[in-house]
Amino acid sequence: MTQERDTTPRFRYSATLAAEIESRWQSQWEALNAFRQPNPGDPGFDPFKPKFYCLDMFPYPSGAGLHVGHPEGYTATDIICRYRRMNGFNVLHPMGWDAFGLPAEQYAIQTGVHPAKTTRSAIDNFRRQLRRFGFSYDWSREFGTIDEDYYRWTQWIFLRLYDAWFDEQAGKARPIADLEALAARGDVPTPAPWAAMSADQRRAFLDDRRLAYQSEMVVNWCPKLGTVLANDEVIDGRSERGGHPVVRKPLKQWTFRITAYADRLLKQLDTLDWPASTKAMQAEWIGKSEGAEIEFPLTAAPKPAPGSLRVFTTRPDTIFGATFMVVAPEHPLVKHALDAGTHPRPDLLAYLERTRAKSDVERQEGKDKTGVYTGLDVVNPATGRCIPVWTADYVLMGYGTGAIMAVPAHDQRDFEFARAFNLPITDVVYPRAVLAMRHFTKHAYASEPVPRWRDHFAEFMSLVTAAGDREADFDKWLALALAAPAPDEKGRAASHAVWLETLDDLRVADFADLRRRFERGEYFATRGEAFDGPGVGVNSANTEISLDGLHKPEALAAVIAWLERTGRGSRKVNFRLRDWVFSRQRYWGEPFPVVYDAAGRAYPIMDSHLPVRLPDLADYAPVESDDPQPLLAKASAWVHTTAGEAGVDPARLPPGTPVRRETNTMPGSAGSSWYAIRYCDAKNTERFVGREAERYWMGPGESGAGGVDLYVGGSEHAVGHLLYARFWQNVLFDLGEVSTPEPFRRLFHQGLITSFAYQDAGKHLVPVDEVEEVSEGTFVRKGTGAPVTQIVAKMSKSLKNVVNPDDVIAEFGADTFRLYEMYMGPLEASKPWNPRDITGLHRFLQRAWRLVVHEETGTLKAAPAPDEKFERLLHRLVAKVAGDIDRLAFNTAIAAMIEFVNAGVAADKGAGVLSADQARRLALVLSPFAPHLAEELWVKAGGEGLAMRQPWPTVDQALLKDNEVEVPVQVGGKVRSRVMVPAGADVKLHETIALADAKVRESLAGKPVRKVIVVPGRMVNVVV
RNA sequence: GGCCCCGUGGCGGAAUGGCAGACGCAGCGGACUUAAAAUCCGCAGGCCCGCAAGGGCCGUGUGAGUUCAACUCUCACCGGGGCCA
Repeated sequence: MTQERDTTPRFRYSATLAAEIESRWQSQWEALNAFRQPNPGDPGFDPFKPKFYCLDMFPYPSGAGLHVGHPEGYTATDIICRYRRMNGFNVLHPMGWDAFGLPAEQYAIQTGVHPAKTTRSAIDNFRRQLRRFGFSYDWSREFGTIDEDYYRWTQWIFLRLYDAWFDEQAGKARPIADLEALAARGDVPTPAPWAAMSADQRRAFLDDRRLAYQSEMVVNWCPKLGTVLANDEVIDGRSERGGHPVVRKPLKQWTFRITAYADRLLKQLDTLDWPASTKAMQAEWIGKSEGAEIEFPLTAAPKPAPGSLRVFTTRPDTIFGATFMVVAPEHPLVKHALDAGTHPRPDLLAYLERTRAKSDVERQEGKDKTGVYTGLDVVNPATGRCIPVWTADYVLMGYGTGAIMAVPAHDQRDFEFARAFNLPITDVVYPRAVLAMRHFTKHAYASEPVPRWRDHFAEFMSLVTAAGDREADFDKWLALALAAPAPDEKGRAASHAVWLETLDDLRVADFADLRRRFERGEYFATRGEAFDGPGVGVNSANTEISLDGLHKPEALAAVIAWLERTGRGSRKVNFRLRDWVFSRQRYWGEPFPVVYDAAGRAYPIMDSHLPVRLPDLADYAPVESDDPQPLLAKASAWVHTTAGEAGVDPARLPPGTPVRRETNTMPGSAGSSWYAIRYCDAKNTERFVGREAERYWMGPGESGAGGVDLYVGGSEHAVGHLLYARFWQNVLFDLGEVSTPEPFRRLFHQGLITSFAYQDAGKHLVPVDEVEEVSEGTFVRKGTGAPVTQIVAKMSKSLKNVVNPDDVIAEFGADTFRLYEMYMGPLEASKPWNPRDITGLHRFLQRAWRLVVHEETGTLKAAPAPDEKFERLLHRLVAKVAGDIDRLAFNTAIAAMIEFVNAGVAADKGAGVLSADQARRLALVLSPFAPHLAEELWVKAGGEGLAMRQPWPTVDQALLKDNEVEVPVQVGGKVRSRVMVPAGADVKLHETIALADAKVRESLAGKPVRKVIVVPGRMVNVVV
């Protein structure tokens, strides 16, 4: 380093020079407001350009600063945006901060520093780092979710949801006032005539239908930590941190009726240009299932309980096989059973106690089936039999009705439960092969079976399974099988043997045993496994209905028709999606714009009094308590106020009325659910977004549909954020506040940047700084010399394999960093960070620089006239890079640039090979990728203005083609020669030239040519 | 267990069904240097034949299939990852 000055040319592109160039251009861009994108109506706005809204998922500004994963997606979108600007688009490319969140609050608890202070300094650091990359964000639109100007509107949107209900008939949200009017007119059913209802009854009616409503939800409350924990923070009934006991307690929480939108959120997925895997995940999460709700009458209903047990099932066609019922431990019927029991039920009580400590996840995972008989029975309406009601924790209250009809023969979990508690298992559906077996046992022998029954059986099964789909032919095959000679004389021995093995697997003792299994409907019980596939109904008939012989679709239709006809049940669509619990018992989130009167009635704050600001706290330590208490409850002066002070509409409550503020806060997903909308008009003080700006930026883009044109971020948000944001957007669309129902038209997930890590022989991870490479691909632990293996893992502090972008930029410059991340591989792939590779991209920029600039003088090195060969190469490069950017293939675009520059450098005798004009166009091609270097080259080559503002170079199609192309010639599928063919030659000419080639003739060695396949310009294949 | 994605040199990766391994890293050889670093030029999938020029065979996780032609399409299996159970 110290002698560098002596030997290195003064103007070599080094980290030092890159730093100088980069900071100079960053200042220029800032001074010229180069990234500013005016809105419609603003001075400088060009209404004749098409729009392109390109959004990055905004980051949570952590104290640790930017991670190398962040700039991956950000560089990709920056390239696209810069490229689009050069192609004449108005480009909206904003950045901001997802700034409410737990880490700042945790830090506040430990240190007493206000989370706002911590967060602001983290934001400043993030902004500094992002600017250092040269990303072309329109910083005039920047905001954080913690900004009063922003969360004021987050609260406003909450109030819109509070003020709305979902009209099933119209399939959309409407103002709650409409519902009130309908109810008053008697146009919607109400529990009593509206006029006869009290104010509180009316309020309850409306509150129950709002999109934002209060519900009692069971939470994991840790009294010692004074906080509510997420399911994954609870392990074996204790807190993950500290191991304190956790109890499950009901807590009143604000909840969004996202379930009302389940069907729309599912259907509209079809209209989105999203990765198929993400759509699949959302569809699965929404979990639409069609089936029926069925009432099972209780034989003796304990008094306050209803007279029947309602279940939801997707397989009503198996109702004849329902041999018992299972209800969730939280099901109201369990309580009734306890109250009504004549005997004390310590077993039941103990079971409920044990279940309470378990999370839903643990309950579902439980390998051993547990459960208790409730003492109650119901009648199966199909069979008329009395069947017992059990309670077991594998049934969850949150799904369906919290109760199931157990069909052990056709559901594996029910099967295992039946096995564990010795409950009956009855077959009601057979697939074709089993149906054939049953046919054999019924019809093979009139009296006694013959000794050769096993061979007959195997022969019959072979014939049936080899034949088509018709059960009607069973008799024919049976006759054939019984008449068949000994099977070893025939050619069917293989499949015959399989069926003999099947009999052994089933442990069938003799023919009578097999027949008995089918007579009793115990085939699956004895096979040891449930069958949940489609098949044909059996053992499913009563005096009113028969499903026997029906295939699944017909059986479903028939049984539902029967249930509806007899009033025993009805068709029902069920969703797995749950309503969205929106309350958090934290400090660092948006306060709810809601207060309560002494009776606990909720009142919204008027829009004019927003935002409701967070109070300061003396300290942020949670309070130990057995009662779930949000942290905000500590601010008692803030909590206790008056209706007038808080901003409740005086028409609803007199201003002097004492009220209590809501002490829960909103979750992190509140702010991120609508930030894409706010960027359109981030500084609007009148409205959450200006209508014209919203219509322009969120309006139809290239795809013809509305929404963000390209949204890039990690796939970890596949269901959470991406589903919530869609829900808010749909509601706002229904209420006429925005112009499009979907926020993100096209979505792309960048891959994870991983890092190499090392494992010792015992598979324990070894920190990176304790490993050295002794020879190529061989790694050992420093000091001990013990061999370790290289693996790929997530970057983490504990592995000491985290890379700080600041360090990389200091060593190579931002342009090199950008190129490296884009060159690592396909954007969507997860790929390991390999510091060794960075130098390759730095060397590329060095060569690009040297191709245009004298390293000794720093002045332009240009050929006096353009070289025709390089003109062609340049046109090809421009076309290739444009195509690759369009398909987000930045790695191959960069490879093409490297090839061009390598060719140029190789041809350079020191005086330059590109003309000034060619050098300028090279700078423009580079500019989306390495914008700082590109600006510098542009100016050196005599360009005026900013490179980033120039139009993308045009491509002359004629220059993309050569006069002659080399075409490989295959003989028998193997490449034997290459021939030169004039461009645009036809098939015949290809063939003639190929067959005339000496090497081809030699390979043919006189063999006759059967056929010649020609792909013009690509390939000739001579078939022999 | 179900569904989805991925397996290509020592490494990251490239290849509308049409020349597998572009491009980069590491490696090897050379230039420059007192020397090294940096930089530059060249070689480079494996095996075999040949002093060489050159040539042959094998090769995209494994096995089958479709095709004149398969990294690419189909099926089965093995291995890795993700989501849901």
